[in-house]
Amino acid sequence: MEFLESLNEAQKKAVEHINGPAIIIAGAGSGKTRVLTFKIAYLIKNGIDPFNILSLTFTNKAAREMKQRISSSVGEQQAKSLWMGTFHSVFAKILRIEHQKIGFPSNFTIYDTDDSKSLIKTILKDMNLDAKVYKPGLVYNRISSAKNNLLSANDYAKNSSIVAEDTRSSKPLIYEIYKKYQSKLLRAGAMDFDDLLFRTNELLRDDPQSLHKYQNKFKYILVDEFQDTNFSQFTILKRLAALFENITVVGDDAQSIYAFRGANIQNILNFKKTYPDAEIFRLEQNYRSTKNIVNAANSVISKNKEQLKKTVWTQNDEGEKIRVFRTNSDQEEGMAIANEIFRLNNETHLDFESYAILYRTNAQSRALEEALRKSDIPYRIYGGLSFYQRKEIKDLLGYFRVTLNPNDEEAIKRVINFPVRGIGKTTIDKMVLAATENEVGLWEVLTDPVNYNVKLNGPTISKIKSFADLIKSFRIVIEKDTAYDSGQKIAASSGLLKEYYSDKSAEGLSRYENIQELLAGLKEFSEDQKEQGLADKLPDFMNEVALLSDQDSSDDDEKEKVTLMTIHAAKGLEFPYVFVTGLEENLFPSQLSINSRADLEEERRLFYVAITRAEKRAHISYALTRFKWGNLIYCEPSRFIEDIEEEFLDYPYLETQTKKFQDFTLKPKQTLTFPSKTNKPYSPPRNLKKLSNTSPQAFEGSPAEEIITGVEVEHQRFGKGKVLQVEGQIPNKKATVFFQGIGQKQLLLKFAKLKVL
DNA sequence: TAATGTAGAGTTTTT
DNA sequence: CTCTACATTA
Repeated sequence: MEFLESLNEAQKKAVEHINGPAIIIAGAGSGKTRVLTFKIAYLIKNGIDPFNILSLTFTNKAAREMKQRISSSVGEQQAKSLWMGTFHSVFAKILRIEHQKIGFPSNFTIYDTDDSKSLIKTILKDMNLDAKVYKPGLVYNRISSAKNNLLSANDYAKNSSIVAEDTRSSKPLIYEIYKKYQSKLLRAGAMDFDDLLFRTNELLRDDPQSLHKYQNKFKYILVDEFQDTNFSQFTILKRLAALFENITVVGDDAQSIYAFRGANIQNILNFKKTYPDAEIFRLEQNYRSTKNIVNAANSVISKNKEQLKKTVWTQNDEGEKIRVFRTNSDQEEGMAIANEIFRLNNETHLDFESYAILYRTNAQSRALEEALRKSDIPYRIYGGLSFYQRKEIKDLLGYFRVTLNPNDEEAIKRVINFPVRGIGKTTIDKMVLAATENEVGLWEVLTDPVNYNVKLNGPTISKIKSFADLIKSFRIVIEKDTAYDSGQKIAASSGLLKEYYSDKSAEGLSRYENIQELLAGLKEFSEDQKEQGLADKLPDFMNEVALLSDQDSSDDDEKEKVTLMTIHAAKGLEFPYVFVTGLEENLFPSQLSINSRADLEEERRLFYVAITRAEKRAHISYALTRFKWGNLIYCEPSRFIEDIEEEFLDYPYLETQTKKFQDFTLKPKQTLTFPSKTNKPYSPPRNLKKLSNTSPQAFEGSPAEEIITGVEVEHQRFGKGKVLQVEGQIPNKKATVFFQGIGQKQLLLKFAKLKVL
């Protein structure tokens, strides 16, 4: 087939394998995603019904991109019936279909981590346990890891090593919390993320009918990022693939960096043991990076014991050596990088999006940001609080959740008194207690507090009643209206819109905008569904939204900016120039990892991932001192620097290059130093727009009065455009604007910032 | 019930 | 240092 011509031999062989188990070990930058998409296209072109193909990825984004590519190769019609998604989204879908078999409503709520922790707190209170001993986060992790290993609460209580561990840390009651947690979830009609996989396992284990149904449906299974799967996920795969064994997994053991959340590197290391007939394909040619980068990365990873045999190589240029920067402090580290980016930028004229600054912990971003700001280099930080974790978003989704599933206790607690309705903490506590004692859901008590002997005064009872009536009225709304209309109505009638609209602080403003953004997303959803002839009701939206994350939203307005992110967040990405920062003992590798060989190997893989993000040149830096929680601490260079063979390193600012680490107290002058803040070491860039990126006020819109028909305007996301039409009065003035290359947009001027040019 | 003050904790993160 | 969560006060 001619479409395979663009592949190399190894890639081609991997694509052409059809039947039986296979493992594709894909080195960094070896065209893994390409192989996977080609392979699916190849299967389809060989007459395999896309309806019988299941493809699992780690993010929704990856799934969407892959589906798009396949659809352009085999046609949209064919691609449509493919099942492609994350483990969680695919199996949530199946659980909704089979909900009766597992005793859940089809509209079950998916609790996120915050919901789960809050539920655990409630349980702790119930059991009179000290939240300082039984830290909710820790308890959650214990339960989560049990579930990832398919241990039920009873299994947990019976497992001697777990019991021993909990006894040792004097938290013997975790199994009891686990038990209560599960029964509360069941009563709330909710599952946490791990339950989606756990219950799928139960379904496939206990219901032969479902097992056969899905075994026969998914005759071909493909899994991306297999090195990051956990036991629970692999067990699902084994069950589904048991009949045909047409399972292809793709991954790179050297890039397994999620053990801390349950990923089991043994899944990939021992794949051959599970499937002795598995064919092994190795993708070893790197198309991304220079020889120096590839070889330096190889020298790092070779220090790990546990790994699959492979040799990553490249035909690319030799390139430059990895530059090592040593600075006196974390601030100077930032300055050194900002300086280097500025210098490089003058030299190469590349966009700022060609640069990435990576770090081990989010806390490091501050000093780096500061330096970039001082140098007028635009940047964008990834990570931090995600869109769906924002309070205002959770508030609105909370109303949606209660409307769909009145048993969703966490959602009720979130919205019952926000906006304030005079239903206070004590009242809620009383009702929660009554619900627990009577073994009913909170909603039951809420709708009939007197019947459950909750002692409340008259006004409070009527306040509660009007809240319940509000929710009931929403139920009628979502029956009749489209997802978007329902969302609008709920946002308005709940009082949320008004609440955030009347908050004129910068924070309140951005909250209001976020709510509008969610509603805009809802509108987009409604339109898409209509276009595809699919159901367009609020529940359909909610089924998708619980498993979405920020990374799923495309941010096309973020070009021209340097990227700052954790190394974890950078996995799968590539940049021409990469700066890996904070190469210091106890930071990278992290302090918590240095006592265990396995943890240390994971940190080393993380370092490997960091270096292999670079296409043209990688930089690593370390500081001799660093502020940690307000205290100055002295740092030692990371052992990982020594893991790179000397021949691949360059110390542009050190006089002595033969010896790596002198005692820094002896030769402080060899480190990079920078003039004081007032005295910049270079003239500021002239043609750079002054962008202070992260601040919400960065883009100033013109007052609504100035937006009139015919004027040229600029929008932060859509760029330049012309106002075609204006309707309505301030504050509800609406403009129709034509943006070059984008098309017409209708914008409400109270949220869309338009600048008159 | 709402607002204000204080103690304590603070890898990595998608679902 | 900085944010969050809880407790105390008005």
